[in-house]
Amino acid sequence: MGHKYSRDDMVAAIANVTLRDGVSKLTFRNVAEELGTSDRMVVYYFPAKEDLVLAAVAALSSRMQLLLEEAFGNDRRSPDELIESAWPVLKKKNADRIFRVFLELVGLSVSGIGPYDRITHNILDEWADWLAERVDAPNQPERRRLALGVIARVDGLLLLRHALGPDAADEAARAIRMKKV
Amino acid sequence: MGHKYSRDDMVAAIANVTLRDGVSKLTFRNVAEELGTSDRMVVYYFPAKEDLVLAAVAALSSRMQLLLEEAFGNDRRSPDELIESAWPVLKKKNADRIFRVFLELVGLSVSGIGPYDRITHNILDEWADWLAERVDAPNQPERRRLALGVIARVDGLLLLRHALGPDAADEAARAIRMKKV
DNA sequence: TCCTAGTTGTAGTGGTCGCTACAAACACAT
DNA sequence: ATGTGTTTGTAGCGACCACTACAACTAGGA
Repeated sequence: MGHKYSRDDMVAAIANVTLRDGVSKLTFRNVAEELGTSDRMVVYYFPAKEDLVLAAVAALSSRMQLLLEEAFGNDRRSPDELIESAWPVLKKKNADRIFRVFLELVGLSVSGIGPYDRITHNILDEWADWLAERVDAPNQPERRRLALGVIARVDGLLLLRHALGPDAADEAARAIRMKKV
Repeated sequence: MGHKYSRDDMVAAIANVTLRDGVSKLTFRNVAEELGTSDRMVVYYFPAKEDLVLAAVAALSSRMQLLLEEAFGNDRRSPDELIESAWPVLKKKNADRIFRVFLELVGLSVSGIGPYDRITHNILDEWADWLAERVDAPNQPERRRLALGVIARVDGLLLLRHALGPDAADEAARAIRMKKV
């Protein structure tokens, strides 16, 4: 047997804490508690708070992409189709909790504390790239533009969902796509 | 001369601190410093942290409504027209900073700390009511639905603006309304 | 056997936060 | 003069945070 704790174990613990309790509870102490050890062990592998956040973001972001890849097919789609197929997935608890973390990150980002602004910028940039590969448009700038439009609408809906409740978000979704639910 | 500090003085200081430094810096100590006194004086008028936040939210929210009332005329408009006329205003520094505060509130709200979730819910609910009075639709439920759609799109755009930058937000705005800028 | 990476113990630094305690001064109205 | 509401001084509580210091013990590889 090699080491008692692998980096993957720790990343799992970090993701658990973040999903369960939110970014504001993502602390060395709490991760250590989740692992059943002391915070020094966590600091040993993740020397700065930023490393914790990066690990959480990477883990949760890729989970979210897995969920969405199931919903989207393999062929490129129009922005409206993307929203239409993404929305039911995003309403599920898994995805909802992940987005909650993202909303928290945005809040920390705009409050200008530490490294959160860069982290948030990067993750959103990555999502734009990722989504641009799935949107149907003749050229790359147009694909990115449409991807940004999709992100804006979806994020707006999810913000509404978290702040005003699921029903209000569904109403807004109907208003945006002007079709029956 | 009556009192050295009026409640309005304090609300002004609260709004200043919040706009300049963000909700995360809205503390008894910082408001007291802004006023040139000690935190006990602030606590005297605002016994709980929640009172500070409520004062800030009310002040900034009404400022935002003033800005938007200028942009909207007196007659009801379609959702697209509302977004079209609101967007240039929301890009100005005044409005942008106010919305930054709102994004911070959403972040605190979803992290489940204290009274922020209720506060955020209420302010968004008020905005939905306020906007429903300005949207053109035959009946009230439809007005509210369309208002929610406007809020979702605008908030999504502003989230993008804060997290990814003004250019990305403008691209997204173009993608959403599909007209030339 | 020695070396090294990993692990644990114990403890602490300096900081922020919301909020409290208690007493003394001050202005003003009754 | 007595009371009432406001202001200030000084001080602290207990909780949490990121991060550090230093020593010791352990297991596996060379």
